[in-house]
Amino acid sequence: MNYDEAKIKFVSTWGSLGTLWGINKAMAQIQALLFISTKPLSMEDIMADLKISRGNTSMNLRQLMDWGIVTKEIIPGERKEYFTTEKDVQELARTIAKERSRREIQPVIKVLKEVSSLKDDGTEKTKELIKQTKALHDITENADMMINKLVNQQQNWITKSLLKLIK
Amino acid sequence: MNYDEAKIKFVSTWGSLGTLWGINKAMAQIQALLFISTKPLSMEDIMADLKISRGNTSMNLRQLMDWGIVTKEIIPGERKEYFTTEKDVQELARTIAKERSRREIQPVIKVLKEVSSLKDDGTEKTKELIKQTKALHDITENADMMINKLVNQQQNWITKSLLKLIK
DNA sequence: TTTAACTTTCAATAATTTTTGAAAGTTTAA
DNA sequence: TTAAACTTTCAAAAATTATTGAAAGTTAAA
Repeated sequence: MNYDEAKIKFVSTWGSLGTLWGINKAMAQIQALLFISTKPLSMEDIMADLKISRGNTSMNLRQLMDWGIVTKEIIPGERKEYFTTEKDVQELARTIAKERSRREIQPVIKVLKEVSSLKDDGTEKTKELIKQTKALHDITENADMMINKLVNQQQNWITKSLLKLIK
Repeated sequence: MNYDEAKIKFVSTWGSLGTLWGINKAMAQIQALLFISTKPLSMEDIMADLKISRGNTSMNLRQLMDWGIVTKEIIPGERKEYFTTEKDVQELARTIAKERSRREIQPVIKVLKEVSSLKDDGTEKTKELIKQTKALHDITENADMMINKLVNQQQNWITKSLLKLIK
């Protein structure tokens, strides 16, 4: 496997993983490309490399910026805009976890809380709905908290000690 | 909010969350429906409740069974097949985590390992590709292990002590 | 057996999501 | 200013994914 093959394999695999987890392929691939690039890339660079249109590139770069994992880089003397992604994998994970929590998990937790606060009318089906959504609420909130906490630590020491603890 | 409103809210919210995370809406909704049902449901029941076709119901039930979170229930004297989902939220989380890991994360870890084993030809871009995919490999493998470990414990004591530890 | 009750399959259709590309918008150098 | 270089927007098209429904398949009671 040479460099180009490896690069293509990585970028396309990352794109497929994205798709599987509800993230648009182009968005995942652009991020992957920036992640292994040694220098900031322009829109032209990205379009050429991934063979996608200008519009697609522009829209997905914007989304990545909204997520806080890509930033515009101004290169002095250059007219074009250049882009970079967070290079520290730990920080990247932190940001993604935080954003998915805020956008997707928190609203669900809110609904689960509402539903599980339904007044108990004494029927079995109501009792079951309350019980099960409460259980879901608790585990979701718990998992969300834990992921955010974990991802906020410096893995170095914490990972090792945690892994030891729960092994 | 009465029972029916609460039920609809829960089932449709769960469906939307599924979609956001790459799970087909009908599949998520069927699981949600079974999760709050006080008794096993037949295909007819599910079709009527979610207003979806027989084919759709059949295919998604099969997928849920493949995932190991729904099981066929044979009711003596009844010709129809009935279905139930795992009711214990802890066990449910364990199964889902295990399956997503096996189907989606492990293959990606394998590719990351391959790509990061690319022979260093001394160029900067190759060094960067190796470095970054190695970092991604390590964090992905680590996160995958941790989630599986965590989800395999009895939350009771472990959650509390872990939360205390990392707070 | 036969037949009725039920489930699965799958080609066709519908719905949704992604992508394109060209026009409109913006910025900066001259 | 003007105009060239560049970016954004968005309606239309393409691609993908989900859903339907009827025919084929299966099972079990009579």
